[in-house]
Amino acid sequence: MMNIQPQKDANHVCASLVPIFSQLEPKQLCQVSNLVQRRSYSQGEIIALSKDKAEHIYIIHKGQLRFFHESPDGKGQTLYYLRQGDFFTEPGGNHFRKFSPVKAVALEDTQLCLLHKSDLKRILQEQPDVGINILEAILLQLRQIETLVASLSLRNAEQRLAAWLYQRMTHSGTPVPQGIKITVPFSRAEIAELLGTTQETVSRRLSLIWLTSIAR
Amino acid sequence: MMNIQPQKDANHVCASLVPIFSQLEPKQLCQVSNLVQRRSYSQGEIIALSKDKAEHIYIIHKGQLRFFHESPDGKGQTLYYLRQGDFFTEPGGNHFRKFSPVKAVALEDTQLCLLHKSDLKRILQEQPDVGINILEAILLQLRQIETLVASLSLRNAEQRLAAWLYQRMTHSGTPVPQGIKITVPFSRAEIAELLGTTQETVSRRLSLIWLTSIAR
DNA sequence: CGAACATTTGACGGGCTTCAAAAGTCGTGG
DNA sequence: CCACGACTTTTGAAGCCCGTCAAATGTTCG
Repeated sequence: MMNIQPQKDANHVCASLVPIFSQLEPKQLCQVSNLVQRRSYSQGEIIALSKDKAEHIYIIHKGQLRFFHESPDGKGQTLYYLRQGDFFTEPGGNHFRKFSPVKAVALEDTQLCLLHKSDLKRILQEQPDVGINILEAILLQLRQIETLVASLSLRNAEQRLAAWLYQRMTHSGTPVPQGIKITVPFSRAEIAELLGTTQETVSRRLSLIWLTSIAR
Repeated sequence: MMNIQPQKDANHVCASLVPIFSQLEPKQLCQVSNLVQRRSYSQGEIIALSKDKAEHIYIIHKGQLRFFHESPDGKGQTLYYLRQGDFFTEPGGNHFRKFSPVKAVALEDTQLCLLHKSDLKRILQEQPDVGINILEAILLQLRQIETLVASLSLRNAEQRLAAWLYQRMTHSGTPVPQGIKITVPFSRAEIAELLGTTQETVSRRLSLIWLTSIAR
């Protein structure tokens, strides 16, 4: 808001943060940046993915979003957390009608860049690598959520919790003398909504895992 | 096997069946067709999605596949059924290691067309619409599987079954040029593996739904 | 018919949710 | 520094949905 730097510089930073545009040259990044709209959301704000948004790709320039489903009685199921540099979009046409509504909530103050799909098409023409990048990124999301399906269906709460801890250990654990340290920036309730269970069950199963592991 | 028609004609049919190539002109379709490899699978054959396949896009030229996860004790969870004209692929790099293995089984004798991602990149350059088509198609898969996650987590068996029946009722058969009828086999066991439950539960809940509905 | 398979129905047990209360954690202000 | 309230976490108890095992009934096809 206070930033009155030249438009081009600020925009340049925006697109360069985004992995899917990593193959673009500075000049191209600049072109992209001039195409995007910006939107800001404050912490806690709900971003309903709806009809008018199907025409854009949404890139997270700053902040963090949690995507989730909600049941009529208020229980939530987290699908993913997306951060700076990640992107998301909706299927075009009227396909969105087929599916139950996904919601997103801003966990911090968040800025999104909106790129119209018709503009994306032009970028694809100049730099097909961008298309491959987008494809690969969505495929990762797809595999991740497929794994969640299998997990919910084929494993009990303790197995899901153990698998989740293990995954966090391997991907973001730091080795310490006692073993491997994982910092879990999630409350019991948040873990529960990731794993499709309740806070009480997470608490109980976690205490069992304490017993069989060496240190907490 | 008996078909000894000129290569180009047969290939032409192949690519033209595929929605993601719908914007290509006949000449381009022909070019695409010359790039693809073919593979055949007989009914019941397992197509393990693995490392060496990450470099291709797989297009179903003929037949039907069921994608699923399997637990150590043999219970299965169906992710989707894919048919003629659908496509699938694996994330490149070493990302596949992060996820539990998805398997696919051929429900009929099936032919796949393999298109290398580097070739796809060239096609994208000439016809960026193809990129958009692929994006849209995967987004639909993503939303579909997200809905399954929510369903497994937030609904009980009866609600999942009812929702599935309703969905089949509203847009059951998708009419295809050739008049391919959806003969996806739906025994109680298969419904169970779609909805993440058991045959017995499907049978029981179904009989309850009979009572409250008008006719079977 | 009879065998192989699919579906229904019964009975039981266990994991999980739900409701509820106790114990722990944290920040604020007297 | 401690007390207090708000919140999170733990623990308890009860009940139910659903998975499992098993047997009976229905269906299909040679």
